[in-house]
Amino acid sequence: MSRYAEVLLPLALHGTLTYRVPEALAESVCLGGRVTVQVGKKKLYAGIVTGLSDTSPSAVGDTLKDILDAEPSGPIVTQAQLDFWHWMAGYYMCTPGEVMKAALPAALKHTTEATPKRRTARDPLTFTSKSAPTPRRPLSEAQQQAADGIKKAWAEKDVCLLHGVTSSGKTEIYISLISDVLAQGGQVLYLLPEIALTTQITDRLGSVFGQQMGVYHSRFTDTRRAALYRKQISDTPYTLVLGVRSALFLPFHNLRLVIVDEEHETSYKQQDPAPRYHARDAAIMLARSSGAKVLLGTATPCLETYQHALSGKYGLVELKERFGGVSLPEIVVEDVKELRRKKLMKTPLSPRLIDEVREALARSEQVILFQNRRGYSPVLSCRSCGWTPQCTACDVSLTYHRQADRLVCHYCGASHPVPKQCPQCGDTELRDIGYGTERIEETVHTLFPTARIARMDLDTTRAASAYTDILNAFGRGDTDILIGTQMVTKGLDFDRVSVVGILNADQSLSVPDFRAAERTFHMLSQVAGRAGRRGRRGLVVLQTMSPTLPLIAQVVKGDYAAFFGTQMAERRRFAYPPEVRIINIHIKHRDDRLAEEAARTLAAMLRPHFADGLLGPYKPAVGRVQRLFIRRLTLKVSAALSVNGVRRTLHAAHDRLVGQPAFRSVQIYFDADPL
DNA sequence: AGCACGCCGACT
DNA sequence: GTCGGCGTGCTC
Repeated sequence: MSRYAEVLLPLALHGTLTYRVPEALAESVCLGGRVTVQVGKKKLYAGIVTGLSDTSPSAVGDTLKDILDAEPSGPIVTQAQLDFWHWMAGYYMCTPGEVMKAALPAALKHTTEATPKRRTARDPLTFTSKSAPTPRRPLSEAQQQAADGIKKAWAEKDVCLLHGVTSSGKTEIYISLISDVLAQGGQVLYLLPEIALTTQITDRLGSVFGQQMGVYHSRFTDTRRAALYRKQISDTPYTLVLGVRSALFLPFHNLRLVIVDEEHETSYKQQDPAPRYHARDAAIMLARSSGAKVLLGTATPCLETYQHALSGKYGLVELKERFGGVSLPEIVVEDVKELRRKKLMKTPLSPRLIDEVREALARSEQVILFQNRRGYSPVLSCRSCGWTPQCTACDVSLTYHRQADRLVCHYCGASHPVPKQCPQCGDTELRDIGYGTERIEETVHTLFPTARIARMDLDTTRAASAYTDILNAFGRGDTDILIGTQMVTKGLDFDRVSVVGILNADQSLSVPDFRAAERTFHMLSQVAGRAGRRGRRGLVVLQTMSPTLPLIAQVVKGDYAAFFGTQMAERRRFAYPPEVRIINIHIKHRDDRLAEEAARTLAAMLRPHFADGLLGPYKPAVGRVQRLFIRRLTLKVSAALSVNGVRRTLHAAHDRLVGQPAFRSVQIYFDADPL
C-alpha cells in the first residue's frame, strides 16, 4: 500500500509536491488519478498523481499534508499522456504544471467540478447533423491515386505530406483514410486551426461519421470540453475526434492516425502563455510514441515541412488539379504605386477592382475583400503638429475604432476615448491615416450603396455565434460583399464567390522578420483560393506597391516550387530555419535599463557556448508591451548540437542570472521553434 | 501562477 | 496612529 503520492499541480512549479495518502483514500489514489490537495494556507487544487511510493522523501521531513479527496473512478490521465506532457515540458522548456494547465479542461483542474450528470439518451456531445447522413463520395481517379500514395508512403514513413492545391478535394481523401482506420478499430485525431473548424467541415465529416465523431472546439463551454475529455478516457470513446490545437491533449486508447489539416497555419503554435508548443510538431511526437501515422495536409506547406518531404524524411503526395474540373483563379496584379502617381487611386480599391466588383454584383455573384487590419484607421495624426496617440503601456500607436468610437491598443487591448483636441498643440482636428476593415466597409458602402455588405474580423465575431452567423448568411447568399481580415482566408468554400480583392498585399511583407515572405505567400495563396469554386473561373485582384517582387509572380502563377526555391536560398544564406533551429529568449522588466542589463548579462553567459549562434540582445519591433520593456536573444542551433545539451546550458544560465539579486525580478522565458 | 508576508506613504 | 501599495518568496 503506497503511503506517499507525487502530485502534479496546474502551477508553474518545477516538480511535483508530495502528499500523504490517508488510509481511507488508499483504494482511490492511483497513478494518473485526480486528487484534491491543499496548497499553501487555504487554496485547494485538483492535482494528478504522477508517482506513488512507500517511503517519504527525506528532504521534506514530516511536514507533508494529506490528500483530501480522490476520484474513485480510476485514472483520468494515462501514462502515455504523462509521458507526452513530460516531453513537451522538456522540449518547449516550461514546467510540467504549465503543460497540465494547457492539457486539462478547467473543470478537471479545479476542485469545484459540477457532478457529471448522467447524460441523456440524446447525447449532447455527439455531432448531430441537420441534413440526413450522406455516405462517402466516390473518390476521383486523382484522389484515389493520392490516397494510395499516402498509404504507400506510410509503409515506410510515419509522416506524409499531402500537398494539394486549394479545392483539390483533400477532405474526401481524409474521409477515405479515416474510414480505413476506423474499420480496423483504431482512433483518429483530426486537427485543424480554430478558424477553419467551421460548420462546413464538421457538417461534412459529421454526415459521414455521425455518432462516432466528437468535436473539441475552444469556443465550446468548458463543461462540454470536460465531458468530451471524460468520454475519451472512458471505455466508449469517440473513435474520431475533430479538434483544435489543444485536442492533442485528449486521452486516446488506440490512436492510429493524426491528420493535421492546413499544417502551415501559424495558429498551431501557441504563443502565450507556456507551453509555447507547435501542435503539428507535437502531434508528430505524440503519433510516434503511439505508433500512429501522421498526415499533414495543405496547399502551401511551411518550408520546414516541405524540406522534410523533399529530403525523404516525410512521404510526399501532390495533387495539382482542382477537383471536378474547377480551374484555378486568374490573378491580376494592380500596381498601386503607379495608379497613385496617375491619381487613379481615389479609394483603397483600384478602378479595375471597383469595375470587377460591380460586374460580379450585376451577375448576382459574391465578392470577398481582404484587408488584414481591423479597426477604422491604424493611426490618427494631428493635422498641424503631427502628434499621434500612443498606448501608455505599449510602444505602439492606437488604432481608431469608429463603431466603438474609441482608440484601441491591439497589443494590450486597452481602450481610450478619442481626444477632443491635440494635447500637444490644441488643434481640434485629427486626421485618419491608413485603412482598417471598418473604414473599408464604409468606403465600399459608399461605392455600392445597394450591395449587402458584411464585415468579419475580431470585432464583429466576439459573440459566440457571430462567426458562424456571418458565414452562414454569406453561404445562403444573403450577403453580397464580405470584407474581412485573415478570417476570410481560411478554408471557406463558397460557390458563388467570383471576385476576391486583396487590398494591400504588401502589409505583411513589411514586417521585419525572416518569415514575412513565407507568411505573405501563404496568406495571398489562401485568400486567392477562395475565388471561383465551381462553374466559372474566379478572378483575384491583387493590389500591391511592389508588383515586380518575385514573390508576387510566384503567387500569381501558384508556383510553390519557385517560392520554395527562392526562400530556401535565403534561409540557407542567412542561416534561418529549416537550416537551423531557433530558440528565442525573451527578457522582460518594467525598468528598461534593467531589462537591457539582464539581457546583456545573459548573453555574456551564453556567448562562450554558442559564439556566432547567439544574436542580440536586441529590442523587438514593439519594444514595450503591457508596461514591460522587452529584450530578445536569438539562439540558432545547428542540427549537429545535442538539443538536450543546449537546454541544460540555457536553464543553467537562466538560474544563474535570476540568482543574482539585481535580476531577481526579471522575467525570462524561452520560445523554441518560434514563428 | 496565487497568495501571504512585509516594509513605506496618505488618511481618520 | 492605521490602511494599503505591490515587491518578493514559497507552495509538499
